[in-house]
Amino acid sequence: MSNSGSVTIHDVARRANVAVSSVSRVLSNHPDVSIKMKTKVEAAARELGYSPDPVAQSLRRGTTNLVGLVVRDYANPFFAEVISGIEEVLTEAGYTLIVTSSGREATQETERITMLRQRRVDALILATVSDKSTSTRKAISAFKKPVVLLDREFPRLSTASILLDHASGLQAGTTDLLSKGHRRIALITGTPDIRPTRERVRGFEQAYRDAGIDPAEATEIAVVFSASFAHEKAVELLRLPVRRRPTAFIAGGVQATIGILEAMSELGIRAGDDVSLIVCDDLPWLRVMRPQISSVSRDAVDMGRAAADMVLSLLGGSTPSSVMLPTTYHVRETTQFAPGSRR
Amino acid sequence: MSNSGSVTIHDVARRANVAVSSVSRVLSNHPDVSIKMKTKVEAAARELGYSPDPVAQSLRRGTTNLVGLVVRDYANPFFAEVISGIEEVLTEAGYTLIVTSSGREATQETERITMLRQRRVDALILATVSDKSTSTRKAISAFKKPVVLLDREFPRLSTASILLDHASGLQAGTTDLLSKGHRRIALITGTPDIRPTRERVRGFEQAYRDAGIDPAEATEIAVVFSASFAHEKAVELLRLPVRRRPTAFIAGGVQATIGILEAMSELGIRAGDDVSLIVCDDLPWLRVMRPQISSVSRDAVDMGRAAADMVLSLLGGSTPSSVMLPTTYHVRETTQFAPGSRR
DNA sequence: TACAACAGTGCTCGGTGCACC
DNA sequence: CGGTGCACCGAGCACTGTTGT
Repeated sequence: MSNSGSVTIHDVARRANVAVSSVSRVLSNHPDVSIKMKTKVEAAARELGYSPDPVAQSLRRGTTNLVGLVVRDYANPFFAEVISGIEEVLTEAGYTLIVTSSGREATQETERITMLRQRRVDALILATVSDKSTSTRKAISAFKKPVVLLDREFPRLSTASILLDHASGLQAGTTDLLSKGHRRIALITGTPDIRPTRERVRGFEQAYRDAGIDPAEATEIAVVFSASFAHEKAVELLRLPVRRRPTAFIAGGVQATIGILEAMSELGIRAGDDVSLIVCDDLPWLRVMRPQISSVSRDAVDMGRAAADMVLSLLGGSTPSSVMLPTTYHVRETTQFAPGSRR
Repeated sequence: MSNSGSVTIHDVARRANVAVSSVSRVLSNHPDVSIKMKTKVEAAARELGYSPDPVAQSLRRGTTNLVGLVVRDYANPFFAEVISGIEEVLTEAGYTLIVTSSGREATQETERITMLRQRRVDALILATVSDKSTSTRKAISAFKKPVVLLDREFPRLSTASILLDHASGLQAGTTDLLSKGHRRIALITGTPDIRPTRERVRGFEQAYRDAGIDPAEATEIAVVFSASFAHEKAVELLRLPVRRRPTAFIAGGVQATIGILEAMSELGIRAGDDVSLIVCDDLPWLRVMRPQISSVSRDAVDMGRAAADMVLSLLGGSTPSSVMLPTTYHVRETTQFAPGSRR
């Protein structure tokens, strides 16, 4: 006895006084079934509350209708929204989502991917710890079914990916700062091991080049790759003598945002008045901040939907491709003219 | 290069020149196996890279090693932390987590629970839309396996639950406000259809009684059950004539917190100076706020762990029980003496 | 005879555990 | 005691046999 009170296809057949194979044919929409048979079987199934056992179906068909997701950790509220987008689309299509986190460790990440492969999930959606890890690369290529990457790129791997155009957004923001006279702009961001960081830096530097300024010369502080130490780093930078201190900050991520804001309030520095600020991601709680903070935003739920759509299309037989989603620069109150700059 | 996923127990048996059932016994640590057999089979399994198929195991055993979670929505960062706690414990125990959201609709919620039952998940963890819904109640009782509720109570249903002691925390906070001379305290919170709200109100009112004050008489504004309209409500209250305006606010939930803070900054009212404020949940971004906001906090990750532990213990045969987790009132800078009150 | 519509059989998926040697 | 054969779990599917028109 496996499931107490679970009704099988045999029970339905007995109830309807037909053969098991007939029930199977009705339920799988086989062409050679009379209307009479169809209604009879469907009635019996309904009366008994029958639903096919997904486990048995999986064993037979080799598919599970499960999709696995591996994120770095759930701390980032961004992923909560991505998950909600993914889950929305998958549920509607009859798929179910399994979530797992890697705890930002490549070894755990490969374990999780392997686990999901053994569980025979039909597809994988990944926001990997790094897109340079060889162990992750191996784990991905060992997974023979569809894989969709969230803002990651593993060259020469046949995966699809949902990419965000961080570069444009950051370029727009940086250009705005430069046009307002800022020259010492500190970009505090996470690890360059993942694409979002690299793209942000690229957009940042592109803005300098477009303005005819060499980023290496014009800024004393360019890029700081540190998320967990964003706070310490921001304090350090804000304590520099005024003539060397950055006149503007750009936070590339949630941790950087919190770190910078914390440093500013500790040192009694108001964003916008004393130092300009642009953050990435329009988080709900930013609305309560005054002055209102300029941001480069993206639609996380939409990204999740796009990833799930991609999964479904790959399962439908499409070949892997990339989708690029936009980011938008919102000018608010924290991008002001640099001190001493003519307005 | 042979597909390591498609290696079956038969392949191992053939490789080791033994019967399939012998392989099964070795791998499931049956006592009656010779050392010779054990080493031979294990060697063959290792050489072929064999790992048992969970789908086939599920069909035979009637268990899936899957645990389902249904939350109201992922928007609440609180749940992200809960999930991380659940996932951490379950993964270590060899279980896998399926997440689903009800979108705050009871009909969808029952659909999700039914879906998870059909998927043959071994246990359910639920943060239901309401704990008064009869359709949800039915869906839960139709699920014959372990169910753990997250801060919900369905009387006369044999479910376990992880409860938070919101009442004590809120009572402590309210008592602090009362002792500082506040009499018009506005508690803005979510729907009373779920336990957290009811417990918060209970703690709130208990503090009044303990102080010998009738809450109905002493406060013009007692409880506002509105989360999505927290902002509008806060604006409305803050615009009242000073003699009728609340001198303190308590936000019972994330949405209420954001709504109140937004209203305050719009109207140029500083928390702490003009109006005292206590919020629920110590969210990471509250750290960046100045003045620092007093809060009633709880450990979300710990709650997740407790829920997962409970699931494991129920699967181990324990009878359902309730676990109560504490909340703590943190006095910070936004609980000041009421205006006109002697200090 | 031809054919549609079904019944019935038997093997498959991969693994488990009992009866039996 | 150590090891093997075999009947399951629930559904899918191909194939043969049977019925009625």
